[in-house]
Amino acid sequence: MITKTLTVGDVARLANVTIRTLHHYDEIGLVVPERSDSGYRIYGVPQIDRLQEVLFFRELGFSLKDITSIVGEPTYARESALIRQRKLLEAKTERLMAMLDAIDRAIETDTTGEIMNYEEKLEVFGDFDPAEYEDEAKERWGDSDAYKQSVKRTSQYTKDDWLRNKAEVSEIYAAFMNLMRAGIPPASDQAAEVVERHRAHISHWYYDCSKEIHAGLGQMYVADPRFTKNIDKHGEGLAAYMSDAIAAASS
Amino acid sequence: MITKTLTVGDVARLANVTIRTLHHYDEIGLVVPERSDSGYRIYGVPQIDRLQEVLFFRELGFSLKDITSIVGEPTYARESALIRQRKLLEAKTERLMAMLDAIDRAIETDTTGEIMNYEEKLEVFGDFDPAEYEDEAKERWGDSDAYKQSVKRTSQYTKDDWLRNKAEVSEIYAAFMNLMRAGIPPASDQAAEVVERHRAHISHWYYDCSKEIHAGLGQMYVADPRFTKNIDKHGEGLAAYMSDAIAAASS
DNA sequence: GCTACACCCTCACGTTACGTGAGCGTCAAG
DNA sequence: CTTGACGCTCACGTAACGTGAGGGTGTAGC
Repeated sequence: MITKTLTVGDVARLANVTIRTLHHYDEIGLVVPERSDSGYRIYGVPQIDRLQEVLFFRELGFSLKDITSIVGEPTYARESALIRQRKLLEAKTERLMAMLDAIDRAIETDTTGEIMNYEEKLEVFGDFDPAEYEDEAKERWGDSDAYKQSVKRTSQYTKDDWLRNKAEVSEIYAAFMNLMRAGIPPASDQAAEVVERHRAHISHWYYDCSKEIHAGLGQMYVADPRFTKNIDKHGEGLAAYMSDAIAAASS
Repeated sequence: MITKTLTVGDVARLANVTIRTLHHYDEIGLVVPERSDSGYRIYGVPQIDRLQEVLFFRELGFSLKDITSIVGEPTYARESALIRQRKLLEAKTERLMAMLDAIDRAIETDTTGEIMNYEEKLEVFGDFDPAEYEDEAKERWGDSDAYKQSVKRTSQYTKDDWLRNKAEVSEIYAAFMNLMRAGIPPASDQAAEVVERHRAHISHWYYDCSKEIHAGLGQMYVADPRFTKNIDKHGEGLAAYMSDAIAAASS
């Protein structure tokens, strides 16, 4: 019986890691290969399997220490680890998005020559804004008219503008919340009025928002967790209520 | 003239950092305070200002080394740094999202008792799938019917199912690409036929997808960069074409 | 058999942004 | 003058390797 044996270099190329990494995993006992007479590391099938599992969990962001206690464990133990890790990653993602948001604002103020101080930055920080994904969007649909318009307008706003903008949004959200708490259905005249204010707001600050585009936005409010989350910060269920109201108003 | 002077502890509490952090910034010359006769660190207004700026950039994920060369620089130099940093963060965010995706799959296979090996995981990995944001979505709109349906169905799929699913999607995307490359307009009968196949696919694998819901999805394909990106992986401009085709078919 | 040359080995220090004591001085209150 | 809170300076530890230094091993070609 011939067993496939590989040397460090082979494994490194196969698994797309450096030799040092394999040395390290050997050192900490994570993936310990056999040795040849001359002391060369020899990787057999079991070691390769183990390495692949290790790399899989590493890819998911687990620490090597955690991986040590995970690999070889039964399914149920791994599952809870996965779930914990997911929460962690979710938090990281959110943090990164907030950072992106903050950077956009910083860039914006730099270009408009305004200077926000630390508190002013915090003031606007953490709030939702379509400008959040500007650069990302620019690469993908940078030639859409609505998008161009939005960039052109937003690029000229001063800090005061943004604060006014924010105040307006807060007011609209508050209006929706009031209706919702009062038990007034989304498909009512009162809701329709706020819907219209919302659409006007977008048209004023970002781009011409037709009823059709508005309807599309409304769908995204519940379909895209990013939107849902940001809106629901202002009140539980707000995104769903707004979505319904916008849908009702446009039909 | 009385100048406000603060000691390390004061500053640490104010800025919400540890004393060690301030020591460190002093050591590397990032924020160097004055000293009292007895050697105590004394922070004046200029140092506090500088510290705030440092912390701001730290919040944005810059390394201390980079911050060293950024603080105190004129606006234009900072802007390019901000833009570079933004790209970096964007990449990180994408990576995290891919990790979330992979974790979801791993959890899924663990719970359904299937075991995917490394290659099988990679095989499905990196492809777009509505299940991507399941947990996230669960918290937000876990009681939507379409969502419940989707979870119920997807939770029972085996690895083979996912691969078939993936093959089907690839085929549909390829069909759209062919039409697009052939210069056939999105608002044509041929495109409409593929649109219908797409809708049927979603209805079959995830949830009952009405024409209305499908129209909403189509809008998201260009409105949400995450969707756009994932779809455009299969071909530049595919998302936009699909979006147009779906819009044309539903009007 | 000898020489390249590619490949392997083991130290062991460097990296980032601090955390965490150890051992010891300083200051204001009682 | 003690006491406790606070400050100081080393200096090693952390995570996951990167990066040489200095020195064996294996084999292909002459």
